[in-house]
Amino acid sequence: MLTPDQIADIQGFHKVYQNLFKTVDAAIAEAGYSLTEKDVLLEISKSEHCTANILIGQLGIDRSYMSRMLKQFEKNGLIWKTASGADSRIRYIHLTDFGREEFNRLSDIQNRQIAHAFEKLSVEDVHAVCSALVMTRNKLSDANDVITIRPFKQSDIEYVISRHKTLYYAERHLSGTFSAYVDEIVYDFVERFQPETDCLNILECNGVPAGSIAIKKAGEGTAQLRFFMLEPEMRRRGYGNRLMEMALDFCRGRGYKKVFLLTITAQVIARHVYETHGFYKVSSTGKPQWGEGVIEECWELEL
Amino acid sequence: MLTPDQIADIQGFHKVYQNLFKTVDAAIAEAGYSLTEKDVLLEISKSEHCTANILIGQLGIDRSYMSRMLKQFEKNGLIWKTASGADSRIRYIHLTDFGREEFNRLSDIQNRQIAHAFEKLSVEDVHAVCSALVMTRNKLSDANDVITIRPFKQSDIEYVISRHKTLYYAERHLSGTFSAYVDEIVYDFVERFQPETDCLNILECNGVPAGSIAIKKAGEGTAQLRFFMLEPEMRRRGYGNRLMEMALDFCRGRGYKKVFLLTITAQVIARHVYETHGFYKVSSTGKPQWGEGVIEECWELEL
DNA sequence: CAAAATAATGGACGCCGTCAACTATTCTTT
DNA sequence: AAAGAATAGTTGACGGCGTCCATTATTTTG
Repeated sequence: MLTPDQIADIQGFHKVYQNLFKTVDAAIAEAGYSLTEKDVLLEISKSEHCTANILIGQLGIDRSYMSRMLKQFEKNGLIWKTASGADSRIRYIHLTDFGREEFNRLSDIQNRQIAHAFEKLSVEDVHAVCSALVMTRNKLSDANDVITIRPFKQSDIEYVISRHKTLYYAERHLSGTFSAYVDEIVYDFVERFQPETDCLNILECNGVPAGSIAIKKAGEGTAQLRFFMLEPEMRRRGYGNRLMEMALDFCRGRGYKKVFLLTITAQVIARHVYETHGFYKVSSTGKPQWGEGVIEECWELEL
Repeated sequence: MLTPDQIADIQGFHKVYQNLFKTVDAAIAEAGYSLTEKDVLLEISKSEHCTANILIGQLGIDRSYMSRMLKQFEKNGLIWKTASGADSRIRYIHLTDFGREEFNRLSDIQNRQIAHAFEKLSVEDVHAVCSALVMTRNKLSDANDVITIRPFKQSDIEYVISRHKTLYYAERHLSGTFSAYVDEIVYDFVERFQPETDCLNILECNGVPAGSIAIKKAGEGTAQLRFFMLEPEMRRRGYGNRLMEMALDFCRGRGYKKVFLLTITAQVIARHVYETHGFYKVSSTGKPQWGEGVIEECWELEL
């Protein structure tokens, strides 16, 4: 239970924090967008297979409001919609070049406002404050987030593909070749999926997909670990290990003797999870077709 | 300058924090008030001499909006207005009993929502998070708040009286006798104010009064330090010492040889400031008329 | 195949908050 | 002391964010 002093602490923080973000909000409004619109643009930009309904679920916005907002976005040339082959009720939403431009402009404005509030702090103070905020976020999230790991559904495929591409691309600046490769291997995986030998698990945070891991039979007694991915905000909180444990348990239950995985050198956090579970690097190969200086590594684990 | 990682940290925090307070906001709305209305009620409750204009300044709300809101409050029996003797344009605003009841109800709702978000955290985690938030608040405030210390104006008198009462009363549960005493000594001080021997300085944070200190001649070569007060959110940040320094500089400049002050035992933070500047306790007297167990202390400093 | 669920749209509406115009009073200036 | 500027507060008009309800088209379910 919180003491009155602690509640006062929190409210004191709340007051100055709200004040800080009031200026951010004002700057966004100045640029011609509401806060909600900015959030919607952010969500659209994150996914290649975004629908109105997904946005409604993730942001908690009214259906009709969303419909009107997207209509407006389309009219203003920020987004365009494509039909889904499978379900003709659904229209996928994509940012146009102009939409991405506008979104970047809004991000810049926001970042500049935040930076302004921090500009008088020393480097050490900035570091201390950021650490404090991350710590707070993690503790609050760990206490309140509802986390589930479940087998994949058809609708997860697009999530896995699009987030895999986006995260790898954004974080490691991989080339377009890599993008096509991801499409190929994921669709291939799903097509040839065998429940007895393969698995693809999705980690959900508060009902929203936030990570994945897969196991695929690669030969007699040998499995390949694939599609290991965590949303940035879920990292360093133990969820990577939980996904990995479940995947390795699956391997042991199916009688695999060896698991290997392919990754690229730059993935520092994932590397730590691999090491924790006993994987060791067996080889590395240059992959210039995926980007300059990209090196693919092969890691193995004897079960 | 902030690094991209640090901006991501802040935005990550922002997202979960906003989500947390979204539920608080929803609960307040459920109770029939908007966030702005809640803030206005809070400000009214804090001061005994609150005016529409003060609220506008402190909360950054539009004049007309405020006018309508207060009209509604009055109609609903939350507040009542009294005329100012000095300026007939001004109407002082006070909470009615019902208004205070409603305000307490809203505070309870808010506190319960906050407590709910923290309830799954361990005692240590709660402590760590609160400390982190206070630290963040202080660093951001120290970097961005505009602090000024200036001689008092006529309009400060009501601030000094009302905050003195409220803070002492709220924090130490002093009796009504104390309240009458404060009225008396402040009005007496102002009436007999002599610029050559006395001073009353106001500390302003972002243009809003947030503390006070006074010096009054008590005898040949002897000054009494009075009305030393800091808003809770301004404490432990060095402003008490700055006020004290200015007051003691004034004393030295005016040729005083000795300064004394009267305080009550419970004032822990102020005591620390006194000690830092070389005051020492010379006597203590029980003051049962101000409340059970209240002990007044006399501290002195030779200049 | 009928009934229920889902994706998306459109109409009506309420409330928060802003802008501009106006009154009454007080302060400033010469 | 009178005119002009500034301040406290009120009122009308209005726009945009967001909600509620009804409706259509499509898919899933029993």
